[in-house]
Amino acid sequence: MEQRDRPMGHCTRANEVISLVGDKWTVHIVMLLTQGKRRFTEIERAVDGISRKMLTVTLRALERDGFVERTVYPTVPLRVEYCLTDLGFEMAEPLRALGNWAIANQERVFDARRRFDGQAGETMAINAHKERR
Amino acid sequence: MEQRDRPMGHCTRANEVISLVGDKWTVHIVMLLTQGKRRFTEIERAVDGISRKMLTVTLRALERDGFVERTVYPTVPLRVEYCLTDLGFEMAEPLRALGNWAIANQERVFDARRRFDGQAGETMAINAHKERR
DNA sequence: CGGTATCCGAAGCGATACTG
DNA sequence: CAGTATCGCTTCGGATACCG
Repeated sequence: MEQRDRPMGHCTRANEVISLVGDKWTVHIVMLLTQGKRRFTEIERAVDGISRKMLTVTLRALERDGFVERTVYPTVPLRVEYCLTDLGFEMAEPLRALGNWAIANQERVFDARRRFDGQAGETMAINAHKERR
Repeated sequence: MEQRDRPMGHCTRANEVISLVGDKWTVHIVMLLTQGKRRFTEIERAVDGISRKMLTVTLRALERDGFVERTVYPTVPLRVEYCLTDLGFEMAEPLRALGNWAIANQERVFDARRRFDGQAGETMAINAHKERR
């Protein structure tokens, strides 16, 4: 809507793509599909905790952006397979790099988090709205 | 709250970190801070469209996770500077890689998106009745 | 200058029920 | 099997007003 033609326009675009992978399930699904094609129910079972609705929504978003290809086999019963496109595999690389970094450094992050939360209740009263997990 | 000890625990953790960078403003701010420390208002002006509230919230989250360090100079008027920590700079690398990929390939993504949206009502029998406006 | 507090609409997401 | 439709709760995020 309010797109000024600033030199950062491409950053806004980039952020859109990154926002996609920032949601709750996309990374899980993309990483699963790097291992090969999967059927709807296979993904549902592999990605623990995902609801049918969110699986559909997430897969549609990935399909729309060209990361995932959906193939329907009109057998009985129905059979639908999802696999990464070339674009999907390419994006999976930097995504995996970020994921690996996150896995490798989670302790440092959670240490910092505990430290921050620990001294938060003493001097200031800013928390109470950030206690999520 | 309900963290099951599944073998995918580390994926869940990784996803938490990735979720942080997936929000609307984090990437912009982190990338800005890779260029050096910035004052609150400097960030506000550099990251176009961000509200005061979201700037505060995002910076707090980054500080909590140990990516950003906040330094207060009790001068008059007040002066607060934000800079990346070592952890922040380390994370910025894979993050930049993902961002660069997104910038380099945005056209492919938006092409796919237009293609998907274009044929949404034509060939597929899935919708057929949902195109009501 | 650098925040915090509150209100509120929008979006995310799960639960449930129904369909081809 | 592989979805779609609807509901309702929760979180996100902008607008506004106030504070040390």
